[in-house]
Amino acid sequence: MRASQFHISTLKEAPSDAEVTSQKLMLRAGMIRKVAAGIYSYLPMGLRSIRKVEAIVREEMDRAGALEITMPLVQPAELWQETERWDRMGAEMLRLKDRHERDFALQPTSEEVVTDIARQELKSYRQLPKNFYQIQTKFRDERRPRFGVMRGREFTMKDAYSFDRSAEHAGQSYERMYAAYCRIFDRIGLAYRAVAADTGAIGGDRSHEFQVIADTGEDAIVYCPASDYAANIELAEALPLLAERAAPTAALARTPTPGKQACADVAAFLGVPLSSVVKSLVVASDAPGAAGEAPQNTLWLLLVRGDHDLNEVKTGKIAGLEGGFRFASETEITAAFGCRPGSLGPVGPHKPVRIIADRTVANMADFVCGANADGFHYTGVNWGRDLPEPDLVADLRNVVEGDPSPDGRGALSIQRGIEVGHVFYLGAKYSKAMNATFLDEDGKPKHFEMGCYGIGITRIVGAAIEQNSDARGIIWPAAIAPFGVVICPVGWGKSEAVRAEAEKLYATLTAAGIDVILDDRDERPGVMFADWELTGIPHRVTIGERGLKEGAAEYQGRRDAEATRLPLGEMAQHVISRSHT
RNA sequence: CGGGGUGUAGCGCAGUCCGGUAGCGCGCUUGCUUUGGGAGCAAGAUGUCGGGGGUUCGAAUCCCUCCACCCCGACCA
Repeated sequence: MRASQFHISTLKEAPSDAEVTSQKLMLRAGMIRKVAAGIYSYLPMGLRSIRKVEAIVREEMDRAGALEITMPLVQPAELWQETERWDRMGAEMLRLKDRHERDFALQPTSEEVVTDIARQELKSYRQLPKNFYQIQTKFRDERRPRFGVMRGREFTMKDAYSFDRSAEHAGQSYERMYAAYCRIFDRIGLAYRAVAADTGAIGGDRSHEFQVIADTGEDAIVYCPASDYAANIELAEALPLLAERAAPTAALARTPTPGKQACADVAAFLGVPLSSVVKSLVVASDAPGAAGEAPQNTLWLLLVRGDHDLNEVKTGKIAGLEGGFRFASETEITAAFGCRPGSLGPVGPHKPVRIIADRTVANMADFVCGANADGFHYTGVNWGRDLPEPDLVADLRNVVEGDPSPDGRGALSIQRGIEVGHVFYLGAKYSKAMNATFLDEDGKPKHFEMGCYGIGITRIVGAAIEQNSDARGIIWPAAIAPFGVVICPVGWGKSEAVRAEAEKLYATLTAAGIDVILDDRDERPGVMFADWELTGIPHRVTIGERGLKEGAAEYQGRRDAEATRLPLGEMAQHVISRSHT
């Protein structure tokens, strides 16, 4: 490609509404342009990276035996009504009507359509297993799109769906996809982790997220450097930090803590470690009342240690809260406990509530908690002596750095991650809802065992930038750079020798299959260097009269601090060998 | 959806309080000079001042209303 024939539109300044690094750099490098909130056009420079990601994904999906199909972007309501997701999906699914007033949705995902295909096409166990995938536009009407392509409303996703005759076979399909995903992210060249993920309403233990490591990631991922344990913090099990409960040594005392509400403030005021304070949180579960009756609101008091945070996913799995819970309103709290949220505790006077203690809290002794009176806390609190044992002991908290690994092998570390892939065992949830069956060997109809597997194509491009950039711009992993090599001739317009050598190198590299762009715009060197550093091209060759006099040119990798001078005759081979590493 | 904010040239912004000929930097066009890290000089082009309505002799500026976008929060395969 010649720069004069391409479309290069770099910006010195990013639009003021761009927030995160990848968004600013993609806009500045002329990869994307915003059309509406969370909706972007991809310019040639951006599309080149997208296409490279797609090509790797497609190759590895094909290698893993998956078959590419395309499903419609606009999908009829009827299919979504079969699984009841037409009602459950809420506003995230963009709905529209055709000219006959029929309901449609823009696909946020495609389980319904693919299951419909399976029930029509797959009649016999002899046709199984099958894995259908597509690389398609998705639309999810996020309440708050942000971070450019990282959380857009319209985005490109590879979604695959496997159909198997049994749970055991489905497990094999799952493993095949897991392995394919590892190959994909290895090839793309990003630092990533596969982590165990929450399985939500479907349950089971087969769900993994592929997380690209980046400090700006929205997810917290937990891993154990001493073992292969890795999980999303939503799921990561927190073991009790106290093996057993110590005997009480302090007397219960009602202590004034004027104006102190947050645990850290109370601990500082009392001169005790934050880890001796118990944090009390009130949540409510709303069960629909009997016909004509008001809903039954049940309050729950959740206890975690002062230096720990509540894990809402774990909380949602507690019997009685699986149907959903919410944080209680201040009005509800005051009515039940007689004080404001900053002074709550399980000891002082309160209406009956279910008390659930985190595993660590359950083994604490001589602890501090609110006294259910504004401005007072209890100190020297002990289970069994000052209050009954909790109604339930459960894992309620997020793990923190240094916690023991659930597999008993070392201490946990935490990193931020960007979710770019997800493999998920679905079981027969959709095949049952849509009555999708095949005839098994015994001649009886059975529901397909399914799995679904997503990769956020556009998000990978953003995540690559979040993980790899510097003050000058993007630093692409070679596999997904818009171009592999750029040739910058200094004095293109006036030096025949420079032109000739640049053309020669361009021809040699092109013939070697290198994705090279020749900057024949006759720009000043500063402009060229700034543009290509911003654009993040991995390898740059500079050819100018100055070097040519001595038969030399310069090579500079995008991460190199300085250029390296090389004899002209060696340059092509140097670039080719670098391009293949 | 709740709270806050911003809409002025392709991009970044000033002007709005206090109504009176629409500005600056970058980018773009043309010419000359320059040529190894975002060149200099000169001459240009580009605006429904987010839309609609109102007040006024006169509105980017004041009032009403709608819209878009951004931030914070809650939500989430």
